[in-house]
Amino acid sequence: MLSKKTKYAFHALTYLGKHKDKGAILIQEISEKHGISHKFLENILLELKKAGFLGSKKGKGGGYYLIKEPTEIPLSRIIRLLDGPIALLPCVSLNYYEPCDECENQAQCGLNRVMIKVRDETLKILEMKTLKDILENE
Amino acid sequence: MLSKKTKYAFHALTYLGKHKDKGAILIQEISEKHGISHKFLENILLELKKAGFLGSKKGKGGGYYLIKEPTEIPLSRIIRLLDGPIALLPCVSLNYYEPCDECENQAQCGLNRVMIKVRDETLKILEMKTLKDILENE
DNA sequence: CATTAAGTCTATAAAATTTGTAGGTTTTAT
DNA sequence: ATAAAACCTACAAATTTTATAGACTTAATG
Repeated sequence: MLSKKTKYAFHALTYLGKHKDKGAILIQEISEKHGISHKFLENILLELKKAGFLGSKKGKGGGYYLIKEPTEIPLSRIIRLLDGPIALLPCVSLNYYEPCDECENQAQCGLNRVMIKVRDETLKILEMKTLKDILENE
Repeated sequence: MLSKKTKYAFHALTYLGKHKDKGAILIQEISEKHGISHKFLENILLELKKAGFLGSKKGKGGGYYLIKEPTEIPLSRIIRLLDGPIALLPCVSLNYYEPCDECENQAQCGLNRVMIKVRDETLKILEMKTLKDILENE
């Protein structure tokens, strides 16, 4: 399941995408519209900024805005940023790989192969679908 | 990510599948071979029993054993039993459906449709693959 | 029929993770 | 100079996951 953090991130991105023409948008505006705690959202937007999706302007009249085209923001990147691995097992994760501590031998772990399949099919979708698709569906 | 509970369940099922001919097998034997806390595994095996995958025998000489064919134990059922929903959003879960509290309107939630796709592709694999496939891979 | 070895059950504790908060700092428009 | 906004770090609260405790039931066996 996606964490609240990730869901909030999508809400914020969607909101910013919808109001792209309006320049910098206040954290407060987003947090109020979506019933998200201001401070919590602050952290999330900051992460999205550091990851290169958002720009910001400080001081009076400041706020956040998209600096990437919605088509250039695949869902997979947002999920990975806020939630971590997409794979169901660490030993199968592309971005957060770790050997499973339970299995002594990964090559002959029965789950491994199946979970690679699941990962690949999931990524096919989450890497192809972008913020643009979400915006269009709304 | 799958929880430890689910991973332990798969290890136990695999072990029981491998030693199907040996009759009832002690919790302790499984917990030792896989480095799982005895008591923790106990709870897991009990759940698997209540769900109809395992049988057990009490008292001296007792233990657990598979009562379903490995081909009749899809991975999806084990994951759902121990971990809960497979879907990435509650509003898209087949077995644990709940409306998302963040979205007022699910029909026009942009994520909804994508996550239905992810769910379906994931389930295609996890419902088709069974304990048998895991046993064969080991 | 007493003993011992096993699973059953319920409750609780510990650890880890996620979610949320506090409060000061920096930047900028006016 | 002031006020409004993002930035940053640390911490606190809540929730979930993982693990433990201990009493109860059942069955085999000498």
